[in-house]
Amino acid sequence: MEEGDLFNCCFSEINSGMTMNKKKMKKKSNNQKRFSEEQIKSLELIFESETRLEPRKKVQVARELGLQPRQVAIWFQNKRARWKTKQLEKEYNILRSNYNNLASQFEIMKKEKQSLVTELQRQNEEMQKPKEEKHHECCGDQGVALSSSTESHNGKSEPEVRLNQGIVLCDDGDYNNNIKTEYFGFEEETDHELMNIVEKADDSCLTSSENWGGFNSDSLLDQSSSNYPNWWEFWS
DNA sequence: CGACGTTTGAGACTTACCTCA
DNA sequence: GATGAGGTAAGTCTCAAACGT
Repeated sequence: MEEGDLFNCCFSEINSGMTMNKKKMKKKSNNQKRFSEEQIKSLELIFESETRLEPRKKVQVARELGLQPRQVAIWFQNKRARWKTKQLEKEYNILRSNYNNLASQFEIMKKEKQSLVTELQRQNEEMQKPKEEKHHECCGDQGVALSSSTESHNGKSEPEVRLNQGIVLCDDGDYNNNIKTEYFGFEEETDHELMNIVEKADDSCLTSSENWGGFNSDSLLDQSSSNYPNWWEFWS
């Protein structure tokens, strides 16, 4: 019989003595509390294939390792509990790295979106220019030099508006459209449609970083405003 | 290098709950 | 349906070993 076995015999006797004072029992068991390497190795091996033991198997394992069935049962209980904790830790780490990846992707997309919005606004302003010019034509705004009616190229008398930029607009719908078509490559209706799109986009969440995606991303990702440097630390 | 305090890992226990005969 | 035995998960206690000072 090996040293460990000898211990286990004594230990088992001590443990099985339910009437024995708890403190006394623990004090006696201090001599060699831990299972031998061999015993642990065998238990680990069994645990790998089955995390629960049938009562019969438990008795068999206990006999083979020179332990009490109760010791084997407790070992498996503890093993399951601690294994579960480790698994949770692993899952938590996976989730955390996934979250980090998503957060960085989100930041990239946010920047991309911002540059797109800026570009959209720039384009929008470009679009507004001809409109403003049209407005000047109607209202005789400052900076617009009005000349008297002139003979047009087709001989008709037309009101002529000479802009500071040197672009000449006439109060002739067709002519106006022609100019627009010439300068911008689309007709009034197309123009209107595009402006609608731009205006809609301007009103929508696209221009508001707070509303983008229907939720306030900043509140989720702006960790500086939180009491916890990282949200997951809430659980730690 | 030994003494001492702290941390960690593991065996055992307690309690509450569930299943089954 | 009530009951007791047996099992489990979760939480806790305890202590040896490892580690840092």
